[in-house]
Amino acid sequence: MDKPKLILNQMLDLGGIATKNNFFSPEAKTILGALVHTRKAFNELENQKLIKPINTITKVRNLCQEQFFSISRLGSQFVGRTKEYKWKGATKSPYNIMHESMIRDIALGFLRFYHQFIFEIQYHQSFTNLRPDLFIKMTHKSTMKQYIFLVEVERKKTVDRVINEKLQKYENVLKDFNFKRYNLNAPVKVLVVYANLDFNCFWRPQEYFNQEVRVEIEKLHKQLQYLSSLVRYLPENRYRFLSFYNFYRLHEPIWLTPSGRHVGLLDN
DNA sequence: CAGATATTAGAGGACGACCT
DNA sequence: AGGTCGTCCTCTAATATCTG
Repeated sequence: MDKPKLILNQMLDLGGIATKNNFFSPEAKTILGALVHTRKAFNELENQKLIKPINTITKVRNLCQEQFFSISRLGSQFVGRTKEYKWKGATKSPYNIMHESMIRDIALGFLRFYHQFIFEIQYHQSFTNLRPDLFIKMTHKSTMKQYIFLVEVERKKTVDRVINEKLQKYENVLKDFNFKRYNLNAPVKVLVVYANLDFNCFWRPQEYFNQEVRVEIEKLHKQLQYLSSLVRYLPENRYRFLSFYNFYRLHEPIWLTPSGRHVGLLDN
């Protein structure tokens, strides 16, 4: 699939909106290289009216990072997925750019690393009083094996109380949850992706060598260790934790379990 | 005017068609 | 099979433009 079509398809999978920064090239050596081709592709798509910028209420500083684009009706026709086009001309800026951007980073990570799966991704799915940021159901193309992930992207000052309460809420609901009633007929895992307020979630891996960034990564790493020490009472097979800076390699065995093991997403 | 961000030109790699 | 050529694609480096 050529690059513009791939971007359109993935953008639809991401709920119809994304930034250029979300679509950076992981293999590039520098941040400039990581974005140059994406810029070109986005500009072409915009010229052909296949995507359009979303008007923002306040002026954005860095266009690549903060300017969201939405796929157009024409764009969804172009890839033959008209039915999935939901962004009915709404041009309001996403309320929380950073959070929206992080969620797309995680979702796109799934799409990029698990080619052998068919995805169903929902952004506003709710189960009783649980509203995960991201609902991901993936089905293996040949074995038909299914996995379900409820993803919480948490950007909070400290890990302890807020996360603890949030997870407590999850566990209260899930401990005697009727999974079948909500069509959750596959193993369900809750993924918690944590960042603090100091970590600039627009940073790409190509910038991680900067001293400034390394300091923040180290802080995040320590905080996740601390978080890990607080969640040991949770069921081992239901929860997985990750620091946000690892978003670009979420297919590796880097997810922490409540007992502190490192596992891959599809492992138990 | 300086620093940040965007565009452009061209190097170089990947891949496939075709020939020997 | 192995070699070569051509095309396409993505990256880096240089240059241009924007912004405060």
